[in-house]
This record gives sequence, C-alpha cells and structure tokens, in this order.
Amino acid sequence: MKIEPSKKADLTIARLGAAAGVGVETVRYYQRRGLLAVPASAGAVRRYDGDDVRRLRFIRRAQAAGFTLDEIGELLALDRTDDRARVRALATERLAALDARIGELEQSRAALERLRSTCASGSKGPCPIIEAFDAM
Amino acid sequence: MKIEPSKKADLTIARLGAAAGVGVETVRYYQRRGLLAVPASAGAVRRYDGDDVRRLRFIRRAQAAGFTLDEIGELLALDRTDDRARVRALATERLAALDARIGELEQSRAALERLRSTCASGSKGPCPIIEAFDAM
DNA sequence: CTACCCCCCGTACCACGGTACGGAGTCAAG
DNA sequence: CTTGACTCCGTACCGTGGTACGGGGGGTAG
Repeated sequence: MKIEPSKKADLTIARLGAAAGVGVETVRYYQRRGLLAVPASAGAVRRYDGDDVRRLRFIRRAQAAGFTLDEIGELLALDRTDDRARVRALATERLAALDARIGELEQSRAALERLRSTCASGSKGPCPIIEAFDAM
Repeated sequence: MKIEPSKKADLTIARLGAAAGVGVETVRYYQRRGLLAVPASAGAVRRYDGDDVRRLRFIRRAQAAGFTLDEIGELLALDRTDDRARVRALATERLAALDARIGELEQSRAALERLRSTCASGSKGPCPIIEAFDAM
C-alpha cells in the first residue's frame, strides 16, 4: 500500500501564484532562482500541487520575516534535514535582527505620533517636522 | 543686532557624513536628489554646518520610519510650512503602514521562536522549517 | 473545428538606494 | 613648496526583487 501524495491540487502556474498571492512572473522568477522546482512537463504545460503552494507561501512568509531570497534558498535546502545547528543559527540571527528592527519601528512610531500631535488641526503656525524626529 | 546662526560647525563633506553615519557618496547622492542643499562654495571646497547635520540625520530617521526618499523630499519641503493637513496625511498614512509592518514582524517573530524551539539542540530528527511558518 | 485564453521561454527592462571610479583641483602641515 | 589627504564632478555600475514583452505552442469550451 503506497502512501498517497496528500493532495493532488493540479494547478497551472497562474493558479499556483494566485494561491500564494503572487503573479506568474514571480513564480517563474523563483523557479529561475532555484527556490521552486520546475515540475517535469507532462505535455507542455506544467502542473503544480499542494506542496508547491506550501513552498511558495513559505517563501513569502520568510521574506516577510526579513530573510533574503538567498537565505530562503538555504532554508529550503535545510528543510527536513538534520542540520539543526545551522537552522538555529539562521533563526537566532534573524530573531536578533527582527527585534532590532521592531524596536526601530516603534521609535519611528513614537516620532510620528509626536509629529501628528504637534501638527494637530487645531494648532497654528508651522509644524517642525525635522524636530519631531530629534528624540530618536 | 543680527541673529547668530546658532552653531557654525564648518564641516567638510566627509565630516558631515560621519556625523550622521553615512559616506561621502551618499551625501552627494542626497544632494543630487535635492534632499540636501549644495552650499555656495566659498573657494572650491564646500562647508557644512549643524543645520546640515540635523537635516541629514532627519533623512536617515525618516528612512528608518519607512518613508521613501521622494516622500522625505516632500517632508523637507513641508518643514516649517503651514500645510498641516498634508503633514498629518503623510504621518497618518505612515503610522498605519508602520503598525501593519510591526504586526507582521511580530508574527514573523513568533514563527521564528516556534522554529527555534522545534529545532532545539536536544531534540532529534529533521526539523520542519516550512511548517514552522504555517500558522501565519 | 475553431476561437480564445493560457502556458513556455528568453531577454530586456524597471525602481530603489546607493557605491565606485577617475581625473583634476585645493588646502594645510611639515 | 612639496606631499598627501581630501574635495569636486560626471558618469558608470551595483544588488535586490521583481515586472514586461513577445513570439510561438497547447488545451478546452462551445
């Protein structure tokens, strides 16, 4: 008894893209970068399945986390391998960068709030934009 | 009795850049983009002062807040004008984008923590990287 | 069977934000 | 008054992550 490939979604490239919110050209770009496999073309039109969708979604999410496409390539290569040390290294490094960036954005947020209240519709005169960012 | 220009820092371009943590080429690039004024060259070497430093620092901070250089150009043009409505519009728009982005980064952060614990050094077998991002 | 829409592939181009190069001029110290 | 560091300026090039174009083939609905 063979294990069934869990879902045979059988999508065209446009549907695959749509399932992850990207365009056809972007999918092809990821294929060129080696992030997505180009399935053997049975006929001349390639078909994609649920695994491809998951992989593509992962790429977008990892991008949102700040990984570059090169790093994502490495993550995909590491997936389900047992090089745990490398995975932890990448995750830890990214966590640090993420925390730094979140902090930075929160400072920026405060500056913008400052600007918005200095520049409230009620008040008069010019509103000093540059100064609103001084306390960073 | 004339008002003194508060600080006459009298910097060269390299020192100006250093004061804001950017290189000479970057300063010149901002000048080309119209974000920084090119001072009248008394002699052939330009001199910069504290206002230029503040302006340059502002550019970097606004960039960190997610403004594009074009938007920063607009902000600089608006500084100390009284078009409060426009300033508030820009600030509000950016605040929304910033909050969205912070939320996204926090979700990414959670995914990375998940990955890190799934892949802790103690555990065995492959660690599923793609799945760690599934709950986004 | 024939539209019509989608797919394939290569190549070119885009925006953004810089970064590099190189020749000529300038300025301050020794 | 030379030497060495720095400046000026134009132009070219870079990395990242796509997006566009266009010719030719395929697969499907009516």
